[in-house]
Amino acid sequence: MAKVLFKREEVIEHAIKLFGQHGYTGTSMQQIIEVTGLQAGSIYHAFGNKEGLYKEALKQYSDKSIQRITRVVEAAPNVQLGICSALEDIIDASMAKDYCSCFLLKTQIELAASDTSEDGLYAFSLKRLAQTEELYKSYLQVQYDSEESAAKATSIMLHIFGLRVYGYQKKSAQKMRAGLVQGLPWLPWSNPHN
Amino acid sequence: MAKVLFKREEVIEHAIKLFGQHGYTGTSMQQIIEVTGLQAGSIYHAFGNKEGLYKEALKQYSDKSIQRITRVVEAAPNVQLGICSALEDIIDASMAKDYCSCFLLKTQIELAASDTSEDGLYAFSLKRLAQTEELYKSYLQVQYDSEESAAKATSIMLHIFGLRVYGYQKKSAQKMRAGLVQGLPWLPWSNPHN
DNA sequence: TATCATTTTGAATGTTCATTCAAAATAATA
DNA sequence: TATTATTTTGAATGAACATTCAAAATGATA
Repeated sequence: MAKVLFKREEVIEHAIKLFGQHGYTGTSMQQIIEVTGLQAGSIYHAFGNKEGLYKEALKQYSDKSIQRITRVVEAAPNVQLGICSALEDIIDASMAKDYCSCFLLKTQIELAASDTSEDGLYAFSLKRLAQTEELYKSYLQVQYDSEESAAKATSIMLHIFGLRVYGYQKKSAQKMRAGLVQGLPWLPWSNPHN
Repeated sequence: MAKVLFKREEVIEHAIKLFGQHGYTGTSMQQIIEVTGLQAGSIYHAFGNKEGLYKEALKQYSDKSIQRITRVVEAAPNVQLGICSALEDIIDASMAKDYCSCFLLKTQIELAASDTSEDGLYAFSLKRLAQTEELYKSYLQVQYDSEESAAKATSIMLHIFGLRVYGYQKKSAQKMRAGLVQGLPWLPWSNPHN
């Protein structure tokens, strides 16, 4: 049997970048073909169709995204400092020249009205974002009771979504940091003047 | 000269609904033609092209949006209670069956990577959202100094963006209320048990 | 080497897209 | 009523879209 000539993960990374920048309807399969160097037939053979490719992109993005939070929080001296690092990570990401928010958030917003399938792209994004909140809640339960952990996790998610949108404003990093200190005063923010 | 047969504002309202639900690339001019009942030529005569129609939709939406905040805040006994009402208004909106976040926010997210024009749709959305923050800051300056007003206004915007995204989760109204009480404890939230 | 399941090629398909424009209809004005 | 500026009609245009498929290439296995 013929060998697969391309690296699946690399093709998906290209798809994440394109879909993440221009959205589902805003990205054409022609663009995918151009940046990956593959032929139309190869992509359809490997991923079925546009939706199939998008879904794999979504999976790969969200897996890495959740892994990243886990890594950052668990590398920190304690949970609270870890959460601060994870949030500062989001601010740092917003300073990139080609910043494009969060792929899951963008998918949710773009496809909410059209993709009503129970295991479609919208439902998948919603689920993964809910899992992220669960992850934060589980970290918080080391220190707080269940109810307070839930409220604080929701508050963190509101701030994450807020940062993901607010980040489009240029030179907003300092404002966002001040906003986090205002809205999440129970976290151990380091003084930027030290 | 021939009389204009359609009501411009109503056509734009249809455009706001369609563009707001499915986005710029996700909405076709054919859909606009179907819901408005106009002919292709009439729409192009009146609005130039798709972008022109979208821009008028954005203008009309953002005008009403800022008017609404003004009305709600100024109808309240004081600024802080008014801001609470404006935020609860956003939670209420998220409970609608066909909830589709905020048209300005969606435009910003969809077009950030492709529309780099200085007076394009993306730049316009960004500007109007910045104006909203300025509006909140101006209300807060009745009570707080300039620096604190700015930080609190940013915190409010982070929460607004957060709510606009979080609202896609079904049955999230109570969680969002708890999140606001957590993140904006300096506002006079009413006890829901009274 | 011959067989065969698999992958790759890339032109072709049919649909949908935004947009145009000559012609017809309209109504204010002369 | 005749003129004229404006609006409406709706079929036509060409580009871009996602997707298909028969044929060719590939390489593991017999």
